[in-house]
Amino acid sequence: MSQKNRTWTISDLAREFDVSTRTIRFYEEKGFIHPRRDGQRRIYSASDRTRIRLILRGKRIGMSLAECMEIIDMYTPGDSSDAQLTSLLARVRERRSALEQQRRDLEETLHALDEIENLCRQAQRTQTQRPQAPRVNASEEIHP
Amino acid sequence: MSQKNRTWTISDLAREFDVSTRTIRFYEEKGFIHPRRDGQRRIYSASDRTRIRLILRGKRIGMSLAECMEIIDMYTPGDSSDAQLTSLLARVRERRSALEQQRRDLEETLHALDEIENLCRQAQRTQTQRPQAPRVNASEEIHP
DNA sequence: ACTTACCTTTACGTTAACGTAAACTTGGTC
DNA sequence: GACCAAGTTTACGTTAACGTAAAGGTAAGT
Repeated sequence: MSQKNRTWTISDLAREFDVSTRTIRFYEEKGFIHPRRDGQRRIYSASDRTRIRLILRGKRIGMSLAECMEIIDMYTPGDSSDAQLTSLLARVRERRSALEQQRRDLEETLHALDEIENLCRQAQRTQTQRPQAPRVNASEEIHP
Repeated sequence: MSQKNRTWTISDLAREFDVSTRTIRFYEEKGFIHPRRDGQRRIYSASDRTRIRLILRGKRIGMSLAECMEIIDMYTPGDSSDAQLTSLLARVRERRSALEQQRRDLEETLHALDEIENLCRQAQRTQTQRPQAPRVNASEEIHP
């Protein structure tokens, strides 16, 4: 369970996640985390740390901070009414289908990289050996 | 092959891709596309259209316009020297590993949504039926 | 000739997500 | 007690990616 009661300083977390301390303070300023204080120094709990991790994961897949927080807040449907739960489930489904679209786009982009790599290797052969090697066909012409 | 010589107006493409005409002009302003003119009206070719499609696909997976263009430009290594081709291949590999990290983050986020959906359904049961249902365990506590 | 529907250029405005600088406090150490 | 590293607050600056308004051109339909 990785020490439930461990705490971190701001530069501990900044180093761990490779972000600036400004970034971490900014997330607090926006109300995304709520570290307690020792005097005026900030003390971060495991919960704060997890939230930062989730935010940064969201950012890596291109979500805005607001979208990250929307998902993180979904984790605590504790005192929701039935109507609220139903609309929450709807939002979950929306997000899921957006993410699935993103997965398709991601796979396509990875295939594009494959194609580019082939174009490169072919160009290398065309240069070192004799001209006119067989042409690899790029999915569509995009040459300006 | 979808009519190699077909052309489109700016609002054709704006409708098709669900963006504003301003957005399309902005991409031209930045040098990402180069529609020709009929008088002063812009005429878009299949190549322009493909580039817009690739840009928007890139944006959906969270890439900046600069990153989108980096990949699109990789598609035309026509007159590259051997050194350029080698560095291009290096950049391809960098991008690929970034995209693979993104794929992992995306899968994790999708699993998070599964978890949230379970929390919701459990909360719904707890409300309509008798109290104390078995607890689903969220991966880590993030409750403020 | 007038309206309607598109198109154009120019230019200033906006938002998110921090960066950066200034000026100050605090706990330890030489 | 001077100094240093690490922390703090406050506030202004920056960049990307368009939005939005102003002012106008053009071709087709009535």
